[in-house]
Formats: sequence, C-alpha cells, structure tokens
Amino acid sequence: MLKTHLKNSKEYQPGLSIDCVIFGFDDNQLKVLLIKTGYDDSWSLPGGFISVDEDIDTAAVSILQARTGLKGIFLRQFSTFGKVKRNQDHFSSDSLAYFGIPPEEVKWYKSRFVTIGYYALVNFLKAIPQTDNPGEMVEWVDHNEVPKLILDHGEILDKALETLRTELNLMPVGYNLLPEKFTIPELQKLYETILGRTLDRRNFLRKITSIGILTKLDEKKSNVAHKAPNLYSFDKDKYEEVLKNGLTQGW
Amino acid sequence: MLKTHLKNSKEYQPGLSIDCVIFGFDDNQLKVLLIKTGYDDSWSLPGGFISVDEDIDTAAVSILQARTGLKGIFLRQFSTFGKVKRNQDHFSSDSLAYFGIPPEEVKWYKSRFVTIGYYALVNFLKAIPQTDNPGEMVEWVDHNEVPKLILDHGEILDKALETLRTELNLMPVGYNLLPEKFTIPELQKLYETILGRTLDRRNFLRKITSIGILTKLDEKKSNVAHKAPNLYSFDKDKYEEVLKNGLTQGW
DNA sequence: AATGCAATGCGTTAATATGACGCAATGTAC
DNA sequence: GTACATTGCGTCATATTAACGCATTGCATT
Repeated sequence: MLKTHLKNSKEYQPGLSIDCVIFGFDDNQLKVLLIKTGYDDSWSLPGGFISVDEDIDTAAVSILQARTGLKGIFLRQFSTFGKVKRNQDHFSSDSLAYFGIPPEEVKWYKSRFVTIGYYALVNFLKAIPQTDNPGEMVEWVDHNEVPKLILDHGEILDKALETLRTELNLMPVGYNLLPEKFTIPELQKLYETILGRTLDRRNFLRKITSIGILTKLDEKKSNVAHKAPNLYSFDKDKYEEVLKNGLTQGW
Repeated sequence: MLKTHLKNSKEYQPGLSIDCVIFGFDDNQLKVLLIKTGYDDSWSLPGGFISVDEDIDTAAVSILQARTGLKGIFLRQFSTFGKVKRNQDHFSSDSLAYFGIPPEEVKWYKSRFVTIGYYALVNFLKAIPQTDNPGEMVEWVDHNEVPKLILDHGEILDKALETLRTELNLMPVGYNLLPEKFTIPELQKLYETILGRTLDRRNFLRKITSIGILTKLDEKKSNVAHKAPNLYSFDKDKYEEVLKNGLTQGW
C-alpha cells in the first residue's frame, strides 16, 4: 500500500487514496484479496495513491494489476469514504520509520485522507497475488472469515459486497469470476454466496439460461462424484450486451 | 462555489471538491438547481470544498443548505469523478483575480481536482435558492433544458439522473420531492419524468398503492379542471422502512 | 455386476405480478 | 343541462415466480 506508489509525495494527489475490494471465487467460496503488513501483522485492503497526472480509474487499474498481475478485468468504483476520523492516528511515527518514509514526507502521510473504493471481480486461478513490501503477505480470505481490518476497511468491504449484491439484480455476474468452462451448479453457488441465501436449483437453471448469455458445451465435467454436470461457457457478446443494457429482473 | 467555503486554502482538503445535483419537482417538471457565474455567465452545478476537519457527507450537507436553506433532506453520494483533464485550465488567472483569490492561493485552485458527486431530492417550494458571489445567479432549470455546463458537470448531472433512475427500482421516491399533500397523478408525473417514459395510469395506481407507503386523505384537490383528484400523503414510517429494506419490484 | 445414493436436468402447477384495456363517476366549462 | 377531460376502480389475458415431482446419471459400495 505504501511502496506500491511511493516515489515522492509531491507526485501524488494529496489526501486521496484508492482501496480495492478484490473478489475471487474458488472452492465454492467467495474470497477477498487481503494484505497483511509485515510491520504489525494488521490486515488491510490492497490500496494505493493516485498520481497527479493519472485518472482515478487508471490508478485503480494499476493497483489491481500490481496485486494480481491482471488487467482488463471487471473493476467498478462504488463509493468514496471520507469521515474525518477514518485514518486518524493510523500512521504512527514508528510505522512510518519502519516503512522508510523520510521525515519530510511524514506530514503527507499523517494528513487527513479520503479514499475511493473500487471493487473488482477476478478469476481466482489467473490472479497471482503479489507482495509489495518486505514481510508483507497477500492472501485470499473467505469473505465470511475476514479478520479485523485496519481503519474503516471493514466498512469498505461490507459496502462493496452490498453493492455487488444490489448490482447482481442489474447485471450478470460470473464471467469475471469463473473459469472459462463451468457448470450451472457452480454458477449457482456463486450467486448464492454473493446473495447470502440459497436459491432453488431448478428455478435458477431456468432463469439463468433464459437470459441468453450461456452456451451449453457438448462436454461434461469429469472426475466428480455423482451425476456429471454439463459444462457451459459464457457467450461473451451477449454477456457484454446484457451488461450494458442491464437485466430487467432481479433475484 | 468559491466563496462558499473560501477562507484559507490550508483549511481545506486539497485537490478535492464536492458537486451537488439538486433535483426539485414543480409544474410537473423535474428541475435542477444550477448556478450562473457573474464572471463569464457560465453555468455550473453548486459545489464547494471540504474542510480538513469535516466529513465529506457533512460538507455536502453544508453545500446543500447554503444553496437551498434546507437541511435534513435526501442526499446521496453517487460517484467520484477524477479524470486528470476534468478541471484542466478551468481557473484562468483572470477568473481567479475576478473572484479575489490572493496570489498565494492560486496554485491551490490550479491544481488537479477530484470531485465527489452527490445528488439531492428537495421540495421545490421549500427551497430558497441562495447566491454566494456577487453577480451570481441561482436558478431552477428544467432537466431537459440544461445549458452547457462547465468542466464535466454535464457528465456529472447525467450520471446523477441515471443513478436516480436506477434507484427508483430499489427505493420509493417522492417524499422529498413533493409537497406534503399530493395526488396520484402528480406522483405518477414525477415517476414518468425521472424514467423518461409514460406509465399506464391505472397500473401505476395499483402498484404504488400496493407498496403501502401512501395514506389516502379524506380530501380532494381543489381548483382543478375536470374531476378533482384525491389527495394523499406519505406514511413516513412505512416509507422509511421501505427505503431501508428496498423495493422488490422495479418499474 | 448389481444396487444405493446424491446430484443433475427437465417438467408441472398454483400463486402472483404485469400489461393492456373498459367503463362509470366526477367536476369544470360552455 | 351537456360536453368533455380526467379520475378511480375493475377485468382479463399473459408473463413471471415460487414450490415441488420425478426420471436420469454416474460414482461408490458391496
């Protein structure tokens, strides 16, 4: 979060940062990419600063790429957080010394920060979590088992999930989170995990196929217990079209 | 936009501003509160800066109150705009001199700004548009007749309306925009104006009353041509409840 | 190889919601 | 009094949703 963009504070938009809630889906679980600082083992969302000559969306893309190695993925701004107390006393003098921040830059870090929240949907298998500072750890954490996060990052995460939940009613989800070939039950699990409730299997199938974004493959999933489910892929063109025009019906 | 908050740039969050899209409803038209600068007759959204010791939401409330005299009204953050070029070359040296900005503050105004967009729904009759700088004009403009706005304010306005349109499917609207007593046809006009399309009169009545947020008054609108429509008011408690829990159905 | 079992895939039905109208009642204007 | 635009309530066909039945599949066990 620090070094990722640290060159000289003068090059950065003062008092403004970006935090990303990066969602992945694996083992039928919705996961979030979190960072554990080497300094005090505290957990946080991946974030960074914005160059003065950089669009905020571009800065968000950079952060995402720096942390997952991925670009061109689903990334959406959802809210900006700007309570006065949100980062009060976050950077202690000790911590800034630990991160090697020179004295003349200290004031910059200690000033009041507003952060712009983005959430991303990424393919768990393709993302390669990348550390940035020594001693740091970057990990996928089940969204139900997120530890206490620094500052208001917990609140930011909650809002991201709430937004995703709402937007599930307005757009299709899955293209960015699932592998190329997937089964309907897998897609259903994804929806259920995001929504936090179960859906009827048979109604889900009917509804999701009626959208017209799925292509049924002439292939079944192998090496599974019980009846092998059919494999599907997304029809990218139709998917994009529905993404743009929006769904008419919710879940 | 300038003087509203101008005391000393050091007291303000640098590079960050707030712009408000204030919607009102009158004469069956959706209106937007706009400001015409005395300097060059350019139109803009009402906006302002954020004190370093002020929550961004609080700053938005202040701006709204400064421009309408209203507080405790519906105000919602919808997006943050941060393209590098969005305010490039906006404040010419001439304009800053016109506004009486001292030389040492010029750099602050010329730096790159990110702006947080809020939209508000206010009661047209209760709002009292207030100017802030000499020569300035504050006016309600029909949302279909908005003139060219400065910077990316046109884009901000469009996004606000788009957001309102989407949120109409998730929450009830009207309590903040209509007078205490109103008719169903008036409420319908409001919905139609926001959505930009007509709705069937009879179906609208059925749907809006089924939500359970309306109280039918034992009173009819007077001084109207043709059959006098019944007056209604919102059931505040139920309205708030639905606002919180969300609608299940859209329009 | 036969059987059990858990999960899949497709179908049915009742309840509910939606969209498109019909029509009588109302209150002003002439 | 009559015309007329508008309101308020109702009807009906169709679409959508929710809840569930049941045969099929293919691995696991025996």
